[in-house]
Amino acid sequence: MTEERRKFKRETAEARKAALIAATLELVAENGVRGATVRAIAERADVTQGLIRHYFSSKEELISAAYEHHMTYMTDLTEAPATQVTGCAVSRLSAFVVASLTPPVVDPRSIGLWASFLNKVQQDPVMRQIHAQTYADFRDRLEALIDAALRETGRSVAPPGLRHLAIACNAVIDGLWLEGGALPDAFEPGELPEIGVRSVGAITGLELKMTPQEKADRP
Amino acid sequence: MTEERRKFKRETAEARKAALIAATLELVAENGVRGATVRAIAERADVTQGLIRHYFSSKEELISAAYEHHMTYMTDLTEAPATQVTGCAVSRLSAFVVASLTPPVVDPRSIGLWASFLNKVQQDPVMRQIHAQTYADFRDRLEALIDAALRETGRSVAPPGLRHLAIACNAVIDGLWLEGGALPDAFEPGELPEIGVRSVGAITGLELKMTPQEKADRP
DNA sequence: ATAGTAATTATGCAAGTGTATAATTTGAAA
DNA sequence: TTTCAAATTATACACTTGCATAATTACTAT
Repeated sequence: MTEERRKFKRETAEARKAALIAATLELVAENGVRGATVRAIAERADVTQGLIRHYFSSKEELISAAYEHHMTYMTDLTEAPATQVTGCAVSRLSAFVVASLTPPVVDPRSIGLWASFLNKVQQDPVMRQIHAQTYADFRDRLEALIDAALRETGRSVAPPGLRHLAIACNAVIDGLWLEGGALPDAFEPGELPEIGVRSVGAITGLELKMTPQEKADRP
Repeated sequence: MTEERRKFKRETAEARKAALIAATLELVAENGVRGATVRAIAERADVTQGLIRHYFSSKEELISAAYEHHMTYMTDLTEAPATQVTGCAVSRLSAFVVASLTPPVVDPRSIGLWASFLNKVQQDPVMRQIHAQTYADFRDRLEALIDAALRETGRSVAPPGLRHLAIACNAVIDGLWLEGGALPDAFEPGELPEIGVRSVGAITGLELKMTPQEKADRP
């Protein structure tokens, strides 16, 4: 019997790129950037390896595209919930913290991706730029929320102090995010957001509370 | 002219293993676990690749040994300063926080190593065990220091609350450690320990201060 | 239906990978 | 000085890697 040539279906460039990026992110999270080989990516995207070259001029380019995609995805994930809250600034801040410490943001896969990309970030200037930008955006949003919440309660802080508050709150969130993702079994469900809200409250001197809705979402 | 065989000098097993582990850690920090190839490690240790097989039965074993070595090194680094402080419990806690947020603990290379090993930690049970143990040790020491400081100031907290305090403080430290290592230029020298001490103080309700000595150490 | 073009597959290659094994050299003991 | 086991180097091999290029196929326009 003769080896038959593989059947295939044509897809739009967008769909194929998206599929390749998704497969790339899965493998990077599992095995690191070097472990995400061209052949493995192609197999997971159900495609032969030659096609990758057709859409991305090199593996490097595919990795960069995947990284950028993931970063904007994470940004969107933490941005949306806080803007949907219509109430006071204090509860918007609280919602932001909770969203940042709840799946799918807190997730072993996300931490794996973060870790795998770090080497590239440390060495490639372009990647470092993306990383620094994303970090700054996140912290700026946090700082704005803290500022608004403080004003709302009649208090105010000078800019340098505000920056330190934002750095500190950002650090708690990052730290909890990290630990929650790296050691998923070390915490009860809902424990992380609760600790996060309480800590941000203590650092800023604000009386933060999780809404009943937020508590209910994590049984 | 004939290619001469390379000259060499015999070393003790300990010295050679140490050199190989050091070379391995350097390369893992730079290029990740997969990037630390047997040949590259041998070259950096100024040895030919066959020798690695002579001391470690596989690359896997060398990687594990390097990981364990690094983890105990980090533990020692954070453990020493707090025990040397003779004063009150509050200042021991403060010293612990400062040591954890100061070079060489805060260092791009350390963060690089942490990130590079994370994949292995997530997949290999043995590595995960080492990681969980190190994390638990660190947090337990932090918890003990917080407990002692609280008692000293006449306050006390029930165990569940104490655990949450330790998790939260640990998170700030981890977060600041991470950010300081990943974005070395984003912070002034001495800014990180200062924010750390202040945040841990706010979370625990303790009046922590950096000693003049500690401030002087980071100009 | 037909032709044509872009999407996709198939194949090949040089360099790099971990590991196994054979060949030498070193340093100390006799 | 000679001997000899252990330390070290050298070589080989099978397999994987990213990339290049040729061969086919599926869909669109005519």
